[in-house]
Amino acid sequence: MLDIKFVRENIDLVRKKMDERGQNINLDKFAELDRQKRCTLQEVEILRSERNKVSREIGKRKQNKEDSSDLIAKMVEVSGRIKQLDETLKETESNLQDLIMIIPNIPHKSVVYGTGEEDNPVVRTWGKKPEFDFEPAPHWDIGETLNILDFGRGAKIAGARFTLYRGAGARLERALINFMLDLHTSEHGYTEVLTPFMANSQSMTGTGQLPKFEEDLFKITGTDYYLIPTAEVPVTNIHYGEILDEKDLPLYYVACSPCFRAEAGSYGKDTRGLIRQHQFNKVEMVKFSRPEASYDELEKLTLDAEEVLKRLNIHYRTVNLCTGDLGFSAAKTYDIEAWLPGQGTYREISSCSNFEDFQARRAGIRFRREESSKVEFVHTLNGSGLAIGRTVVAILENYQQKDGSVILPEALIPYMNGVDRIVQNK
RNA sequence: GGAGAGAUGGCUGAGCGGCUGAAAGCGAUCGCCUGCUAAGCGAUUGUACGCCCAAAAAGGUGUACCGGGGGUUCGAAUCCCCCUCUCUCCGCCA
Repeated sequence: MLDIKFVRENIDLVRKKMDERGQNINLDKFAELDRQKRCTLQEVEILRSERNKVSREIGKRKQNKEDSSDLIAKMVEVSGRIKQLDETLKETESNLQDLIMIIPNIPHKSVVYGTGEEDNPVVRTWGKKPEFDFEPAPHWDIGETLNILDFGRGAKIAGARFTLYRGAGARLERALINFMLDLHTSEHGYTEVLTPFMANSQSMTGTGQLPKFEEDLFKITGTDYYLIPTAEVPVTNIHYGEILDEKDLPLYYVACSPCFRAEAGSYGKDTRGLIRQHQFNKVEMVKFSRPEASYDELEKLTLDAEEVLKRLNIHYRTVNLCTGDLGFSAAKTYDIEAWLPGQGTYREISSCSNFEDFQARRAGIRFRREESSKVEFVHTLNGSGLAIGRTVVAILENYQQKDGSVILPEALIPYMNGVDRIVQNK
């Protein structure tokens, strides 16, 4: 969430930024609730102060065996009034909270104005499109022909948007996970963590999934648990409510987890293949940084993610999400889009974001400066490194051969037990 | 699932319903002392929000916070109820 004080003092700027995002936020209501809250707060605090003072006096009198029934009678009244005001205050605060929690982050100044993904400027591209002397197939055809992806059986077991991987397909998924985790831990300095795959509502609120996006989540009935939509949730909340030492920053974590997404409102979109699933694996990198370093960290994080595609020799481009395409909690996001020849398009395979202090404020993640001893919110960042299912898609489509087989990128062969090509194997 | 014990500041750990934001110790910071280190002495040592002052910082002042929520009371860390988590024993279990 945004700093309430900041919103109060920069309400016109915030309004402008929300417009750029295409968000309609009732900031007049915010101003009114905020004013109301502080007004009531002052009133109730004056009464409390009086009560504290008089109560002490009553205590003294009692010690001296003096009568204090007059004071007590007066305080009964004051306490009643306090209780009344407390209720008003709670109501106002809760309304204010509801509002501030659904205000998205303010885009960074390097984020350009735009209304949708077609406005995202391309920052760089790497590699080039592979050439084929045949019509490249989409991965769902390749996967089914090779008998490594079974969409029908996935649907039978669970439903639409679930897939059964088989044989070399399952092995490829596992190889990619290990390859990526090894790269990030041994070469990029991340600490590997394995988290719970469910998280409570507090954690979901901390990273921004709740309260606004509950319909995108799977909730476990009868509990406060949600299936995580990304490892960002458990990993960022590792430090929920903590005050970190400046000397420990930046912290780098990497985790692989399944991700569960309800995909509400995406009916009819990407219905074929692995692109949009209710469950997929993803290697996620998360950083906790000093504020002044977070944008350098974002650049490094993005390059860490890009390195995976370089090693796999897959052509990609990196785009800087415009104001209209930016996610709720992010101040700036780079999407990495891999080239998918079977579909003749670039598709997002990683999303790397700086949330600045937006999540840290919600989750109470702060740090203490060495010299000043002041506590400040950290900046949190995260990025996919990469989405595993979509990487499988990229490999199948980019490395497909005329005979229907798929050769494997060199970097993966050690992780595939020496296998360098996937051939049909019924 | 059954029985019991517990949750207090950076940590350890006290705390008869009023003078406790919280003893004591440790740690940390600053100062003194010392050729250096250690020891010793002194001081300081939470967070959030509001208000005052102010360009800002600093400062002043008030309120809240002793796992979370509710209640009793003029007054709650302290009494009562509910919840969460941790630990011990029993049962079950990958």
